[in-house]
Amino acid sequence: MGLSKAAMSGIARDLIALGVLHETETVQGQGRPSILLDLHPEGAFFVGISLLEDPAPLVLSDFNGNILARQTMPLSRDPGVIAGLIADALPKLLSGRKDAKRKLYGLGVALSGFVDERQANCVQSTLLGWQDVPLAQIISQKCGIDTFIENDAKAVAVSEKLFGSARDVQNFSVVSFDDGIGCAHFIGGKLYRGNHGGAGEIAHCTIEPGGSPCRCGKRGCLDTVASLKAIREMAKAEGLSCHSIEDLETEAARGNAAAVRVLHRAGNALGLAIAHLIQFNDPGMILIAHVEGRFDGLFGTVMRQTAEANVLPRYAGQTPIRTHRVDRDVWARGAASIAAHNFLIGPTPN
Amino acid sequence: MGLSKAAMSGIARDLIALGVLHETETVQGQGRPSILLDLHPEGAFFVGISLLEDPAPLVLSDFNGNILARQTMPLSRDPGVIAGLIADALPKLLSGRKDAKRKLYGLGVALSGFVDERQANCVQSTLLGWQDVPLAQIISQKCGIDTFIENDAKAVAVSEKLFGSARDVQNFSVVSFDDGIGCAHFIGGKLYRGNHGGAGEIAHCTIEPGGSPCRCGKRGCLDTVASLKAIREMAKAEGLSCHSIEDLETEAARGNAAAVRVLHRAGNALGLAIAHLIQFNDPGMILIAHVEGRFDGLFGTVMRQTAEANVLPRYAGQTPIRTHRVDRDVWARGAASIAAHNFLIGPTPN
DNA sequence: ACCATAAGTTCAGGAAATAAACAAATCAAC
DNA sequence: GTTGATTTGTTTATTTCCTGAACTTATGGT
Repeated sequence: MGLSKAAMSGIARDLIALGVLHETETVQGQGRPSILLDLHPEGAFFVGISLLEDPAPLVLSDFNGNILARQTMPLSRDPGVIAGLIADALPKLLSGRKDAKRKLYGLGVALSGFVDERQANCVQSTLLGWQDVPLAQIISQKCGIDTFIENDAKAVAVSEKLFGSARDVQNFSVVSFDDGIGCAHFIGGKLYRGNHGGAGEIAHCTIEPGGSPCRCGKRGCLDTVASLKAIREMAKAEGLSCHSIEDLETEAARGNAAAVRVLHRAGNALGLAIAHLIQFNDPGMILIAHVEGRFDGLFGTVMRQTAEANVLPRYAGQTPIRTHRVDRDVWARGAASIAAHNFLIGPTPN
Repeated sequence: MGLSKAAMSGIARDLIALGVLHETETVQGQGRPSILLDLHPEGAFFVGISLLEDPAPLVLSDFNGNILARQTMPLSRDPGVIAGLIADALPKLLSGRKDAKRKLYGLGVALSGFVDERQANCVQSTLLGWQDVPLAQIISQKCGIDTFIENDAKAVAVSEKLFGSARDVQNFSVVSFDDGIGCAHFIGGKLYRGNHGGAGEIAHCTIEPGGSPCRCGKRGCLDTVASLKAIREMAKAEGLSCHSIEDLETEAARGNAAAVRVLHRAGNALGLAIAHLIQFNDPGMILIAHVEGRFDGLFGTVMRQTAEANVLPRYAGQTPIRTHRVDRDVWARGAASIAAHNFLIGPTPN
């Protein structure tokens, strides 16, 4: 942070007194051992909500990203109704934790769509049918808590940066692999949202020119070949009875040519998109977060091979591609981390 | 900058006294008019050198990016020889400008290859046959001037941000279109170099899977289809006698099917790469800097159409794609701006 | 037991930002 | 014209906060 030893000493003392930091382990070396500091788990609490599924999950998260409680509420497309449902669900979520109630410093919402850079307004969401909805304001007025909203993939990226495996990586991209494909970039240690909030929308990059029509209006989007939904549909079109990647992998291992074809085509598309990501942005890590599916079979192998084969040979293998199976709570946890990030760092300047 | 009126007042006064800033025009409005400040052209001078051609151009630039003098020197692959040649060329370049000699605050070098984040070492350059060459140190020792080196496209991007049409754009990408294709990103107002210095290397993204072999070892790289060199070679392969884009455009306008084919293929490839750039990074502007060629004919039209057709329809037309014909001095001017940037902003922290 | 090494604290001195009052320059309205 | 509103830009006392240097603490090595 460019501060002297003395300044850090004072700031750390204050933050420990505030209950935000606490001393963890000591590290031995030459000389007096260092005492490591970390966020105090009970220093602050946040609520995260995912509007990606029905019923919508709500989680209570501590300052280390641990989930302390979990609730669900029905999904609605009406912002006012959503705010009311959240307000109703909060007491149950916080019940029995009076410190959490007192130190509840923020609320985050993850949704599919575009969000403005103030993380306050939903500019557009096809899934929710929204256009310029000031969701953060509506919720914070109803619930009396600082509220921030964010795109699903970007929320997961922030979560990985704050609490996950990307803590020490300055530049990385998260690919969220589910029914649809999302992506978000961290650049220079900060979330990069793009000039219109569209950075990372790799789902609709053209990966098979002239390929299958996409719901976006174009053809050959990555989403039409590599998403879970696309894989299911390709399997169906091939006349296969199985739907999930797991089943397809089993079939492929048995030598079913149609299953091999589907997994190859999907893995190839995703691998090419990741290769482009590496060539364009040279991230320090690519993290694929998937709720379902497997990346240790043919699909994953083809994906990795294609990714390696389509970057400058000099760079092949230089960018770690990690796959990370996550539970259904990623989105809600990601949402909570958006609130935590705003509490920690504050709103972005400019 | 997050500073109070009073603080700005004092800082501005000091900088004007130092000769770095000066008052330019006054702007009328309600109340007392504002006095705009700008860098004083004669507040600082920089030298820029391009190692991209033989003979290598050297320019003397003022603090507004204007070129005051120009020299050339033979190109060498030996860092020590280069340092010596620069030291020899400097007196001529500065002759007759004693203020420039006194206020020469930096020297920049543009080259084709990878540079580390301290802008001091050339990690690798195929063109120059280098591997981990501490060029900045070698030159600064010989010449006694603070020296910084940078990749060619990244240098042009910094130049556009400091002095060109991207002054007020926080997020943009520059595509340098020449014998080869280069690219660099500004993100959040800062040059983003990537984790290995490879951000923006779009030349070797696979744009025609299974296409022509590339000197990098892969196939179907953008460089094999859309660069000036590739266009010349495709024209030759089509049996056309003309080489330049200008001639091909003339032929295409006359109805020459082969010329149309070549321009279509190249424009399509560049357009698709730009579409990917928009989908992945959502920049506020894309600036194509070209020394030769034309973008107002078939080639440019196909490029723009393909770019528009391959981004999310919602975003089509939202990202300005500007083409900008530049003279041969861009690289040297860009190099000078790297030195200016380091004088203005200082080295990147972290 | 002693020294070297590094972590962490204390405190005086100083650099730099702020707030608030003030001065200056224009426009709009009467 | 004159007056008042409005906004820019400056001044100065005050406050905040950082640094440097000396000091204390805790460990490993010899």
